[in-house]
Amino acid sequence: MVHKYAPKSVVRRLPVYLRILDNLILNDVEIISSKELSEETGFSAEQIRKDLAFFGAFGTRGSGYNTIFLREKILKIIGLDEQTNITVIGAGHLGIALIRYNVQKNPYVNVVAAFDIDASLVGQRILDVEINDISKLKETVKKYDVKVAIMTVPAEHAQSVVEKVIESGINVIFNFAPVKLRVPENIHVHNVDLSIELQSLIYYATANR
Amino acid sequence: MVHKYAPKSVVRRLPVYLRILDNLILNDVEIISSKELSEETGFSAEQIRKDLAFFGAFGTRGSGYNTIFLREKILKIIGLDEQTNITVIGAGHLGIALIRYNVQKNPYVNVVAAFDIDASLVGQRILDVEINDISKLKETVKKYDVKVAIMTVPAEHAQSVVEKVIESGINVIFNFAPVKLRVPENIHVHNVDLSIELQSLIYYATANR
DNA sequence: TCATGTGAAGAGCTTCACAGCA
DNA sequence: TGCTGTGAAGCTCTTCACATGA
Repeated sequence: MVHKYAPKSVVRRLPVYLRILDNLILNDVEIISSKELSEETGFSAEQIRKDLAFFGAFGTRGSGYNTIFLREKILKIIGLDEQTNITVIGAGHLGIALIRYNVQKNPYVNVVAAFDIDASLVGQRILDVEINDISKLKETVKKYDVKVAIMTVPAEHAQSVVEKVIESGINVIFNFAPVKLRVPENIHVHNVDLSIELQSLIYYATANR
Repeated sequence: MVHKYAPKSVVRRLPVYLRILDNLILNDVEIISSKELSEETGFSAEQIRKDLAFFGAFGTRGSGYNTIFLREKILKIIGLDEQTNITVIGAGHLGIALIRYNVQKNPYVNVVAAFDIDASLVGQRILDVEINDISKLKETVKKYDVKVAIMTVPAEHAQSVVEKVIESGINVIFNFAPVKLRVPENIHVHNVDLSIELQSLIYYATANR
């Protein structure tokens, strides 16, 4: 287990290629050039070639990339070649939205359960995903080998929840709570703070610059 | 109207400083050093000083930054010194979550209305925010001088919706639909694609590297 | 003395330009 | 010929190291 990751910027773009390849394959397209991928993604063709070349020579000079072959390669690289079990912690509107979206539209993950502390939610189901009490988290993580936790809990509970998540054995966390989580170095936290992103956008809405 | 923006990376961090300053001021803290801000944010102290120094010399050597003064400066820089009117297009679970969060927790924006094409939603209210038919968009944008649209519509409708949004006069868009929107150069689109982000995270969950 | 403000160095990522190969 | 793969150059952002000034 050597920790040499690909550049973050590359990793972020891989699933974009994947989505396009899925569509192309659905439409029986067998070959795609970096130029065409560029048009679909908005990334430059050189960048796409560099991204893919980082992992190996997947294309054919003069023609392009075989869609099915490239898709398989990207799936392997990301680790999506087998379904990944995930869980959603916090079953508010955002949590529900994420459960629904991932169950219905994201074929690569499997939402095994949701968790909340609100007793009135416990026992309810969102599209077959049961909401459990947070005390059951560790048990579920062990049972299903859950790899990723999506946290959509209020800011004031986020630190105590993340500690439970780590204690359960999960080490990749997708956090929507608007706080800086304090976690050990080996835990990978990806923060999305929607109101921060909205506020920074407003910078570009102001006229006088 | 000169288009010379601050570095994107800096703009993204400004609202983070703002949130911490809001908290400090609430607790009657008057002075904060870049070192302390570093501990709160996880950004390096040098980076914080560089970020702030880009816009001027806001600190006092030997002591730090005055919280109230710095907050005012950042508000002015981002353009949050006056409330910004925004709208949410697509009133599914994600749209509702964003309306609720921004109404209740984001003091800097004002959600003037939501829009959807689903007739069964039109007329309903989420915390006083009325859901209207999308045909009323332009009228609302003009009436309230709406600056930002949050789009949480299904992928297949996103391109036609964004065209209506632009037509209405909005030029800053926060897009959650998982597609590349084709827009004129002067339109600022910020994409957040939650399933792409989740998929790229799984790269870091895979053990063998 | 202590923390800011800032040139210079460094790291990371993107674009350029073209060699290499089907 | 046409598109991939890739060193080199360029750009952006971060970190370093220290001069500056309350």
